[in-house]
Amino acid sequence: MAVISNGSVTAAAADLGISQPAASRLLSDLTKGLNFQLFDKRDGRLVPTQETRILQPDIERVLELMGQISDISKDITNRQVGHIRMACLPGFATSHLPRVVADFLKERPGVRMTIEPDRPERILEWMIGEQYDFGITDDFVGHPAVESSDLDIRTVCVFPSGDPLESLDSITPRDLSERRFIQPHRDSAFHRRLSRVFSDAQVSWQTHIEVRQFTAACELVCHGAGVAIVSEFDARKYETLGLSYRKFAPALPHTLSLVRPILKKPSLVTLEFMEHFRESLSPYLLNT
Amino acid sequence: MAVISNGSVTAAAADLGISQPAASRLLSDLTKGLNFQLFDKRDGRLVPTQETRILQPDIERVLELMGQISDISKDITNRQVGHIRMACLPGFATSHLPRVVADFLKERPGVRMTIEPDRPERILEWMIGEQYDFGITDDFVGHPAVESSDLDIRTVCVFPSGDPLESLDSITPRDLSERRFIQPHRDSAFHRRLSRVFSDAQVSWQTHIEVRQFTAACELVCHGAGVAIVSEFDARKYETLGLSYRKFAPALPHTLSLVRPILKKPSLVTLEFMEHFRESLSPYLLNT
DNA sequence: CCAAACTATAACATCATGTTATGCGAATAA
DNA sequence: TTATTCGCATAACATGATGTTATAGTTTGG
Repeated sequence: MAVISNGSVTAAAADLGISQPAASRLLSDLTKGLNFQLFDKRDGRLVPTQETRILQPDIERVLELMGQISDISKDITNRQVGHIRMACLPGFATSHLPRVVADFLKERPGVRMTIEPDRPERILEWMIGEQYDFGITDDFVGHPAVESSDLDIRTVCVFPSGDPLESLDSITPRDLSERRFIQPHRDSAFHRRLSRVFSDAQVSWQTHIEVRQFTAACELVCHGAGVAIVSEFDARKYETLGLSYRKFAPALPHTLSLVRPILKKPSLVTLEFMEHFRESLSPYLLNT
Repeated sequence: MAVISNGSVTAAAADLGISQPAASRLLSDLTKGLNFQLFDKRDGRLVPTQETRILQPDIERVLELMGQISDISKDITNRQVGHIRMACLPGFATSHLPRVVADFLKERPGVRMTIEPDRPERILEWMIGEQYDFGITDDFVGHPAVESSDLDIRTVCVFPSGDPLESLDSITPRDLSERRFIQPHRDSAFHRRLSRVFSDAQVSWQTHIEVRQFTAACELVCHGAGVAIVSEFDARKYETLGLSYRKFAPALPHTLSLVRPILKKPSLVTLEFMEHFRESLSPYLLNT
């Protein structure tokens, strides 16, 4: 093809970055293997035979495809292609994740992503079954087939704007003793931790409403149903919607777990996205 | 691809007909060049990574196309593909050639053929201009850019069936002295040769009708317009249509020329077809 | 006829790719 | 647990493909 497009062996050799004799012999070797002439000599130059012209379009296609393959593999090393299948808690799918994902995909036109929100137990199953590349869950207790890394998210106390609590710098269980309290779900680890904190402070909390999600809690607080302890980034989202928040003391983490199947090797993009996601949460991490 | 489809390096090596270490190192060399893993080890076996799966369809396509190329080049050496552009006298295009071509193409599904019938001068132009691969013409006088080989076709005397001439074994000019004679065109070499024969025999021939083509002459003879000297294979075609023919003495050749551009290298199929065509005429050749 | 351009060949260097021999780790059976 | 088997990786080496430089033969154009 180089000889055809460059018009001579000498030019082809230059184009290919090899010496003229090298090109010359490559050509003669190829001809030997084919049992028919590839070029005719004509006025000292080489012109493709009819046979060669028959093969030409197919060969061009192969070269083009090989170029494509080379491009794709470059994209792979640049983490520009791939498919990430992730599972997450329903809260994430609607609040924090979309921005992170959009941000990540903006620079990576070839990367596809599947996001499946569900309950933690289901997420765990998916990890064990290797149906997903990674997941975001909480209350993760460990499993031999799952690799996990925890993130301690800062939590704050949220209350309606204008509430007297606003005058405080940080809020303690004692400050909430008379308040209607919107609690996390009783099965959750966060519930247990919170109740421990209250009992340590010898403050009894009124069982009032139990919700699974921080966003639901925020909504309820918005509507004056009481106060709640939620993750800081949920709280921040509701700041413009009539909520205020203050630091809660003692600092109480809400522990998220980034999980992935331990045996399944993560793709390069997946690793990169996990790192990207972790960083997106760094402003909200509890610095122990 | 061999590793993927065979499930293991060992099996792939066997499939490729190389040793296992060779396959093993081919794989590691390829990986080195790509900067990302192609396979993961899993229970001692190799499973393709997500990255590899992305490349897989393109690679399959390349391999398939390369197989095609190999097939085509095999077809080329077997003279199974190609394009023959030929020019011929109008008489051939309708009478002898179709069968020869059909016969030739029957065994060669990939070969295409273009047949262009025209006058000899035009055919000559096409040869010089290298627009056709070869041509069949007559009255060819030679040209530096054209290579030619002559074929002397046997000619016979045709007359309507039942004519007294049928009793003769061979016909001489003298036998035709009183006959209306359908002559070849006065510009043709055959005309000159024929008139020479008649004058040598001191037989004057009546100028009656002049035609360019043997088939036209045969048609005229059919309709009782006279007798004619035509090529044997034209005569034979009219045997069932009311004509008889006998040897003409002295044996007079009708000289056809197979011509082709001298500089343009003929394709393998073209050479083969020319040979095929020559053979198709061998039963009609004048054995000097 | 000479100079320039192009191709082919020779002689040699180097690297990719093949070989055999062997070791290592994981799965399997005793 | 231990021995065995299986699959892969590595070492050491052979060889052919592919590169190099040097050089000679052809053809073209002035």
